[in-house]
Amino acid sequence: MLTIYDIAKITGFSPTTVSKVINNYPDVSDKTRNKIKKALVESGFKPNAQAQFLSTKKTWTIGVVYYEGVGIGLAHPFFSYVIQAFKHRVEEYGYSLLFGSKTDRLKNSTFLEYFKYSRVDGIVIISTEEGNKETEEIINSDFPCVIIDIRNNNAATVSSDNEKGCKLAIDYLYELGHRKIAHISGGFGDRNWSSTTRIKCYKEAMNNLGLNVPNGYIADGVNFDYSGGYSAMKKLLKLKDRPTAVFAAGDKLALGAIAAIRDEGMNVPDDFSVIGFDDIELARYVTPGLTTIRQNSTELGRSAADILVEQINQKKKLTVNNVIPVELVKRDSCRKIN
Amino acid sequence: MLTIYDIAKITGFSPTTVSKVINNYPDVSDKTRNKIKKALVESGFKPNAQAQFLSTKKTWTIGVVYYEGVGIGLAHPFFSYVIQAFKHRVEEYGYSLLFGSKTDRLKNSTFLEYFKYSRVDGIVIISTEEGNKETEEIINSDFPCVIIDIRNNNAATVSSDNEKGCKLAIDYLYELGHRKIAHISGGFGDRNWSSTTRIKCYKEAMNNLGLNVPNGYIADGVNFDYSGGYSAMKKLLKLKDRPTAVFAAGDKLALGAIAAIRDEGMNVPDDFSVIGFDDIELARYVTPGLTTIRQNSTELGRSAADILVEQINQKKKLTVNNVIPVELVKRDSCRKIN
DNA sequence: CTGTTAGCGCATTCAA
DNA sequence: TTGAATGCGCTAACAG
Repeated sequence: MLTIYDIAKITGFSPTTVSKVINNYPDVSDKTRNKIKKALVESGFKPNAQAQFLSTKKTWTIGVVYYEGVGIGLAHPFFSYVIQAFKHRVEEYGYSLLFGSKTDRLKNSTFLEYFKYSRVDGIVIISTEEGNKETEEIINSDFPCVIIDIRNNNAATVSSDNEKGCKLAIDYLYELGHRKIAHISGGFGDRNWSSTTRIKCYKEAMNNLGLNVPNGYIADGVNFDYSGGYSAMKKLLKLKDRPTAVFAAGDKLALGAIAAIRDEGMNVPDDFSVIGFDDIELARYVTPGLTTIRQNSTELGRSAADILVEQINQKKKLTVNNVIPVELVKRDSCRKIN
Repeated sequence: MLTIYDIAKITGFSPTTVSKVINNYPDVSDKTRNKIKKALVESGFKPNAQAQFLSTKKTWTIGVVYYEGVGIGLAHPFFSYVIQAFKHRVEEYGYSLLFGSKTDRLKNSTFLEYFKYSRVDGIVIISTEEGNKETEEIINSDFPCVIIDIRNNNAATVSSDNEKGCKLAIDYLYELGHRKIAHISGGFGDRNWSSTTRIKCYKEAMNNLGLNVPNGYIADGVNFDYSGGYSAMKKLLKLKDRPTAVFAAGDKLALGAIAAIRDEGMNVPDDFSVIGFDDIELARYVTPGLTTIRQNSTELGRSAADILVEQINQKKKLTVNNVIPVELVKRDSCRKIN
């Protein structure tokens, strides 16, 4: 591979001048600049990013943290859209994405260690448990960072307006005449912020309408997953005072719940109304079309990117909690009763 | 951040010796080794990856190429699983994933240029069009690379046994009594290998059974997408000699097709049998459960990782075309007729 | 406007 | 068994 020394030799100028041309310094004559630029293009020269970093301390790289253990992986039907939007936005700023790894080679047990090694300019965390040690470690480090899908007083975060979303869902079911409304939660015990928040807001929304939440009306959907929704719904179906409607904390949960209802020989929306959360791509392609609360994945990603880059540029960590609006998307999985 | 010079000062040894300890060189006394190791751990020292590279020429980084323009993005419900498996496998070897970017900052118009800049050790390409210029450029470069979901005589590739998959699908429908079997293709004109291969194998399988393929029986599903399947099915429904079964080149296509059938007031599998390809996660959670040809995403990813790392280690490009078995998964979207 | 010099942090000779 | 010297490719301070 060519170096700036090679270009210097070819053009007869010094490596410094070549470097200046590459980095658009003003103090180079047009004549020289053009000559060097020409050589640069003709030779297909690419600067060496690692060597650049050694001088500039900037890798133009953002580290990405997924906690796959809790089902939030690359393949997540909702967060993958968020990270895609995030990627596009940071690319506009000139950054690329590096995925955090724990490898034997580095004997690194945490993401932070990996990012220290690879010297990323900033870190984005996709959905974390509250109080997660790795997350705390990153928040307390010098790395600029942003966390998606949680709120935290000591960090920059971006999350959906869960409060509003839950209220929209419950109020809508109420409008349709439902009074017995159950909730399938995202699970993870009390560690998952989205899950606990939606449970809390579900209760509040019920309360505001004067509805009570009988025992067993909050069913644990485990990993925000199809199978979690499936088994949670099975439990709800065993209740002697069955609900007429179910508000699921995620679309996968809702789809799992619908599968469970179907397996019991019943039908949505005739026997149960089901409403989800997220609006994943296929929500509109299933039968029945899934009524849900749409989270704006694009805006979540973009906003996270903006906050992160702002911190990098300002060289200081910010503590803002951006909240992104949600909306109710009516399809066919809920119906009017009575 | 600490450097090996700092560790040298702390322990009283030279930077060289510290480096030797870090890299497990044998010619260091146990006493010295232990002292330095202790200091390393206590100080939380992490070597600087960029500086390391400058000496070793190895970044321990794999570049990832997605062609988002053709709908194969981070958020793809099938390939995201493949890349996840790939990631896990390369991590076992000590590598991390860097996503290829085209940024204004680098004025780079191709992925190859970006990877030259960032000096990745190898490149993985997720599903490419045949003859794609960027792909060709990478194949012809010095970078070890592997391409998923295509076959090519000049490169290392990993793909599913599409031939077998199509045959399984058509034979199964035949067994169920279907004779009028249509195909919804993946689209992309003639540039997408999976799409064209499945069209070809669909025809062959039909031929082998003595079935003919009437005009209009191959409908273009555009981007392997829900909406493509939806509109393709709409066209099939307008045929005067309607098929009784549809073999879709992808699960998203199949789900889109089912939605179209439903929108016309009809039903799967009563009015049409539909079989997909991929076995994406939710295939089993939709109504009806989608019968499909399962591609082994884990094995695709693992195999790709293995071939790529082998090329890196051997320092030479290989040209192998690994083919991963597929299987028929029977659910409820197909039924016996007559 | 151009070039000389030094240094970023590490691994690798090669002496000692 | 240890360490001094050198180079990887680049940018930045400074001098001319």
